[in-house]
Amino acid sequence: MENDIVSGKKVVTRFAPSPTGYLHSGSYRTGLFSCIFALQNAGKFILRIEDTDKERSKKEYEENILESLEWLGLKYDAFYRQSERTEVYKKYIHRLIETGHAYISKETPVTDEGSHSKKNTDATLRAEVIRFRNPKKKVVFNDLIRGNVEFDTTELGDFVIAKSVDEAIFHLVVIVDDIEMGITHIIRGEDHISNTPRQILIYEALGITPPIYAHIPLLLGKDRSKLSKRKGAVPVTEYRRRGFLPQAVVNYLALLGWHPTDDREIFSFDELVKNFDLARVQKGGAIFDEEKLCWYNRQYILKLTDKEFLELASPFMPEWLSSSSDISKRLPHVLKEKITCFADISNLLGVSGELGFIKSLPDFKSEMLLWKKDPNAKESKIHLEKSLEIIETIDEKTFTADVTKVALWSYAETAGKGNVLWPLRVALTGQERSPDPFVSAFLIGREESIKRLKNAITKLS
RNA sequence: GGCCCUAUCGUCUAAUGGUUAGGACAACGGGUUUUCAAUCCGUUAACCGGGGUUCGACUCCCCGUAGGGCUACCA
Repeated sequence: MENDIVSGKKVVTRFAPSPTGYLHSGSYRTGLFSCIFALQNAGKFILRIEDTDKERSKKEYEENILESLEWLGLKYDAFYRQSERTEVYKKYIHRLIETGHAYISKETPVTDEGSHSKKNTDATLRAEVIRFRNPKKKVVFNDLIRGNVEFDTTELGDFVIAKSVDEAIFHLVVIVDDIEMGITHIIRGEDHISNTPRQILIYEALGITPPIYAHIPLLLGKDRSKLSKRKGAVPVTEYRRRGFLPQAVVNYLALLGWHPTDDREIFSFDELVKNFDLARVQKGGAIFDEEKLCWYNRQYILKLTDKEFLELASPFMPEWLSSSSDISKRLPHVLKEKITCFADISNLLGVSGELGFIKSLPDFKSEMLLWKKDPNAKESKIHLEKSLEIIETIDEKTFTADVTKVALWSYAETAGKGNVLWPLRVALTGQERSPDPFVSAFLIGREESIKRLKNAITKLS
């Protein structure tokens, strides 16, 4: 790679997904590495939609790819769609036929060992195709991540490169595009490693030096098999829907398979561009671990200011914004520590959620008001009455969690924190799990707090 | 089956011939706390096996084993 940079040849990388399914993390990460590499070398990054398979390609999937890249901040310098480039491929098909490197074949390919007997009988029934005349030799290429990889292409036989003189397939179109687009570094998934020798063969037939290859290890599912669209890998956009932060997803994925020289784990996109090193990319596949993704997301959520948080969270709590904007301003602080992703908010604020008490007080039994199931209901009642008395002295305008805490604290300390604060919590929230009573009171407001306290006192009478 | 790739805690990984094999997630325990969470501190946990090479191997070589990928007129 250094030679190219030294010789002044501009680095050009590409991401070439096929729109045959939603974009998943594994594909995205390959694109991410590709893009970062281009950025590091002041090069160009190209997005190429490989939609030559008309049967399986769908517009919906292409749109999903575009949405994913935009959400996760991958910017490309050029965009191509293979379905719009058939004329270019035709030129190459003809060129290969004219130079004797490819031929029109109606028959089964000539293989040294007639190993594919079943397929052969099928093939004879099919229409004519274009086959590459395989020189059957050893091919060696130097992979940036794996070093020298050697293949014997003999057993590949005369493989198909086009369905007809008009319709090229994968092995050819990839090469044609990579040549035409001036790709210098092909950074792609390891699943393509065994496609590489036959592609190199075509480069040689064309008299063109192949680009530099870097085969990224695969992202694996829990069962250790490759993440694939067919097996229902989670689309990247699903994480958007669930309210993950793009920077968390990017950060996590970049560190799956790559690691800096030190123990640092948090990287922004720009910092990745500064620190990433293709040569340090892992050789083995990595299991996608959603728990660690969640941890990353929490790290980034905790960094958000209340304002930023509210902005990002608002799509997940629309009804709270329209009704009382006051409450929505009080919520961020509480929500931030409780959620992993924004989608958790609706559960938290829902009727049976931890913050469900804000909208309406759940029905609860009077025994719940007693701290540590203390049978002495009288005391709890006295504490509640005293708490009510104190809260009533606080002015509406200064009714915040801090002020309430200060007002109640000394009493709580002398009477026993549990004795005072537990009944207060339950009275205000009707729940055993909730934010602390001061925050809870703040969330529902002075008036409602007083109302609920009175209600609880009646319950104990 | 054939070809190719890979191999350190459960997971992601550090280590490039000499370390008490380090970090993070998870798990577990504890501090803090009125509950839960958050946070802080700590604990458990790994070099796939066998041969070499070497004064010395997680590190280099070979052989196994295991996992994965490819094996289409898909990409």
